[in-house]
Amino acid sequence: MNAGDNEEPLTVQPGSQTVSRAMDILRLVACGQEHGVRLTDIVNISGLNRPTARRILKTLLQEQAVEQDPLTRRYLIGSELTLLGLARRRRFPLLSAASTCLNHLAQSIGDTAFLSIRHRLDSICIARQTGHHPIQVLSIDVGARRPLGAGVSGVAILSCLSHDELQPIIVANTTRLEQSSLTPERLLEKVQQAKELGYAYVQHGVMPGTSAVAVPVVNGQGNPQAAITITAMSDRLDASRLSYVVGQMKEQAAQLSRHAEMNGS
Amino acid sequence: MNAGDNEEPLTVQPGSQTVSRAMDILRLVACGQEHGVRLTDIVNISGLNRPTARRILKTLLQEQAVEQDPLTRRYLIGSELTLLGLARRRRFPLLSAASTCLNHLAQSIGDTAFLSIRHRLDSICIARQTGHHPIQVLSIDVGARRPLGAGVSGVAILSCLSHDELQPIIVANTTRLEQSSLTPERLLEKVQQAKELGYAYVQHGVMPGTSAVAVPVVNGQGNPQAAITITAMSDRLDASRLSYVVGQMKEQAAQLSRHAEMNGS
DNA sequence: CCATTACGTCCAAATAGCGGACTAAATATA
DNA sequence: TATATTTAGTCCGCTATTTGGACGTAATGG
Repeated sequence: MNAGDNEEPLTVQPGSQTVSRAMDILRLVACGQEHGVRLTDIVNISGLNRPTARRILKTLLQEQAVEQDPLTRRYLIGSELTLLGLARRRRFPLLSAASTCLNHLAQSIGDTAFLSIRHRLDSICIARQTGHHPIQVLSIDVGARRPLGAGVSGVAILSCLSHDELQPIIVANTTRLEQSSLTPERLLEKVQQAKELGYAYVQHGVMPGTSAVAVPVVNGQGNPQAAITITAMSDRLDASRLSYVVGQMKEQAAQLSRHAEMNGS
Repeated sequence: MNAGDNEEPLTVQPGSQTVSRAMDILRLVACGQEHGVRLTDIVNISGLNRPTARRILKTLLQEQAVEQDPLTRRYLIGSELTLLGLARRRRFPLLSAASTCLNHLAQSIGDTAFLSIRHRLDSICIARQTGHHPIQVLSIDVGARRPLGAGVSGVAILSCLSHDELQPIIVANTTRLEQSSLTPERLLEKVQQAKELGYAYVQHGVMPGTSAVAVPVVNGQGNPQAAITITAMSDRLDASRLSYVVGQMKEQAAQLSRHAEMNGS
């Protein structure tokens, strides 16, 4: 079979390999957000080899599912996917409830509040609300997709999982986490810490001088569905203020949890 | 970079057949909107045979690119596509300009204004603005995708194309147009009429007792990019009021055309 | 300027996908 | 309710499609 590829679960009728690979590629391209992703990165992370990745990308280009920046040759999510996504009636059930919560938080705390949902191996920001403080830390955009654990939201989500649930996720993401200079060991430490505290916190966030804190949103069964995150200038998330902020966040997360119960998944 | 030029099926190195087929299927599923699409319809319209379509759908289900209503077994666009679509930084350039225009129209006319863009063989509604009149006709949702010509917006868009450009589009859409009980001949008549009038009009719209009218939005080269549509109860779009409404619409369409020139495509 | 890395393509080999034919389930009709 | 018809889903041998090592070219950077 495949020498360098460990795709052991050869179920009898696995569907279409190529489509599956194309979706893998699309997810990686989506992680590139506005910067785009290089072919080499896709090859390295996906484990596909270049001609295969390239051939699939070529078709996705034809279909406008991805675009290619003619200058940098980087691949970006294309218009077709945005349009296909619009066709979905049932937006995210959490979202309507969440906007109220985010508003409340942004208002009471004054900084920027985010909602990120767990989607397979990623955490994806689906809503953002700025507060009244004159300096707002907008570290990520709506739509931003990162491997679970690469940001506080992901750590918060992971902190609700048992070790057995955690393991396969981290293994599957190992290559991608390297991009954020994260090893499985360091991530496990972070998750462990978040488990103990009940929230995930980084003093030095994505931008210098900023901090971030996230709390998980769980459903009735205790499965993490999402995370609420606050980003702010570090002096606004120091020891003295953190407990207040986290308290507010947990309150809203509990609100959302009640809504999450309605939703099956 | 001629968009509407000849893409003849080269068998030499066409990329990935399966991915292309998967995208075809996704587009069809997207047309199903909230109702979903049956496997049979996908088979009939796409020309794929059932095992092939089914196998691809199965993979798309695994990837959450589509969902299946367990009751009706119909296929719907899944959460993954919505999330992938969010990752696109550059939303539609027309959209920001358009919302101003739609607001203006909804205000001055009092009925619902839509913006639909042309995307390959489809017209897709990407914005909607309701007016102040107490009865609003919300015949289609944002995200609604129909073959060009199945609605007034599509007819308006087609009316800006030459016969040579028109022909292949209508041929490619023939099977799908049948679903709207439209033959190529009848569509050509409609387009011809719209060409003469400068707008597309249906006295009997999607819902009984409603009418709709659409004007095209063209770019600098005269290529149609989109259409502005107004839907209203029929008595509010009768002969006496129509010319006023169309006048207003054309004014806004011209505004948008200026913005469209900025955009390459 | 040359070394290094990344992009894109070719083509023989073979694997993943294709589709005719079938069964089961659901729906329409009698 | 019983029967016919339509639809969903699966099996499996054949081959068309995909695969991936190797190569040539363009971009980057030192």
